[in-house]
Amino acid sequence: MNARTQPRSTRDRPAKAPLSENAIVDAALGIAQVEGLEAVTMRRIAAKLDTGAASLYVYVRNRDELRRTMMDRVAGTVPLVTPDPARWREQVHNLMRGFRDALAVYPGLASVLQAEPPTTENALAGAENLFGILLAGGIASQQAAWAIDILMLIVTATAAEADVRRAAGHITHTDRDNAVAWMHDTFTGLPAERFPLLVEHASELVAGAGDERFRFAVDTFLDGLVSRAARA
Amino acid sequence: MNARTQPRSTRDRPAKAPLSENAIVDAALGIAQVEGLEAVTMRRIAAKLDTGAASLYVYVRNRDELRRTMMDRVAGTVPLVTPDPARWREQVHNLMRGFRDALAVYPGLASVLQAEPPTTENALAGAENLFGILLAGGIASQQAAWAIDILMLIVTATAAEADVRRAAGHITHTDRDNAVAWMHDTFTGLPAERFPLLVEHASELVAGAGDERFRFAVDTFLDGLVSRAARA
DNA sequence: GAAGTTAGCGAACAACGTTCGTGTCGAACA
DNA sequence: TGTTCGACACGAACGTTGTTCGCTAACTTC
Repeated sequence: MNARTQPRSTRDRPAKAPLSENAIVDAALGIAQVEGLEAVTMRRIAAKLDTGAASLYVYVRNRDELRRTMMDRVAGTVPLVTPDPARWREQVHNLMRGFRDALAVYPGLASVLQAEPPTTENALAGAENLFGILLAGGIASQQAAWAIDILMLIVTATAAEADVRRAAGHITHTDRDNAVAWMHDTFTGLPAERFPLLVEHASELVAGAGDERFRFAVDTFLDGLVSRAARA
Repeated sequence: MNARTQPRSTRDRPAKAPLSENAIVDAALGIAQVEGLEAVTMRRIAAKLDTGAASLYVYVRNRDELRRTMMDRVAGTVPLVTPDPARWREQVHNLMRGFRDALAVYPGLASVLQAEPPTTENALAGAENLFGILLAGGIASQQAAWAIDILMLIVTATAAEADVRRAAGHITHTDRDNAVAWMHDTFTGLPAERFPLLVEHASELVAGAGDERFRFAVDTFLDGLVSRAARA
């Protein structure tokens, strides 16, 4: 601790973990998990790594690429399955739920997927797996190819919507009931002469937890695929 | 043009249209139409109205509210229909296409819809109309209520995806073919041992124009609804 | 020990949304 | 007709954001 000239550079300190893309992505995901993707600024990441924002640009091209890398890391945690014709529908649901759960851990991350079609390793692996399951289910390849987009879209959008609900009230557990109650009031409070159906069916519009609505969306779409397969 | 003290205030100029929320929204939509929503900054709007950014805040609470207002204005241009049980499926398609076309005029605007569930006048009118058509089609009210979300989600996400394709190459007509060719090459260029299906079915993955894929998504989902209605 | 490559980082730049205080206009009032 | 007043407009500024530029300092290699 002698205080003379003392450059006291980075390297003096006790075994600070060296910077790397992985360390940066870790830090970014850590912040996203607790405070949401909005809080993940370059300066914030740098602060968590005890450095300056400029240092990050050695390992990361820019913010968008970092977000893509974060997304890919998360996509890699989704458990894949080997397609089984006997249980294909259940397998689709499991895979979709896997993506949904993974996205739910990092509020706001789903918006990265909304911004552009993912072409990263782990995301493609998920698509490949989904493709295989659909083919195992007897869906024609052209329909299956298109269905991938739609199903992924449902996951992403549902996750993003859940984020909004979380951010809107940013309280905890009972918050969900409040949000639902608030939306219900919004619908019932509408002028009945202009929005008769929305007013009358307000409770059905807000019915169902996120999981139930999600399952309905996937199931209905799969029913449509099967129905088309049977007709052709 | 005498140049003495000459305050030369705003009011001198030839009949400059007075500021108002409508004028602001018009200007904002004008910019969005040509340069995309990203280019719509408060300063840019102000410049177009020959004023300063600060002046806008008299008529608009903040940027997000302005975007919501823009969204609502656009939603108001979608032609609604009176539900007819005999033609309900066609009517759903027309309504959906109406929203899609409206969003396509303003690149990037779809992301506003993705950010949060719309509760504005015209958006609600669209939901009300869609609800009515589905009920006319014999869909159970609970299923119809949930279907509104999914169908709107398909429109929004499809429009957003189209925006990305436009922004990615930001060239004009033949650009679409290039983008498709590029994606096709991306899939065929993948390692075949890890992504066999994506490589093999590359042409099916990129097949179909936006319209065709959009119609497939809506049709398949409606088939699923009908199939469920028949089963119950 | 000297030279060369590279990581780290403070400072700065441009652009954003938003706010504050001041000025200036048109109109109402005496 | 002269004065006051309230609403509107706007320049300047603040606090953020992502990103870039050079300089410093360290490690590696002769």
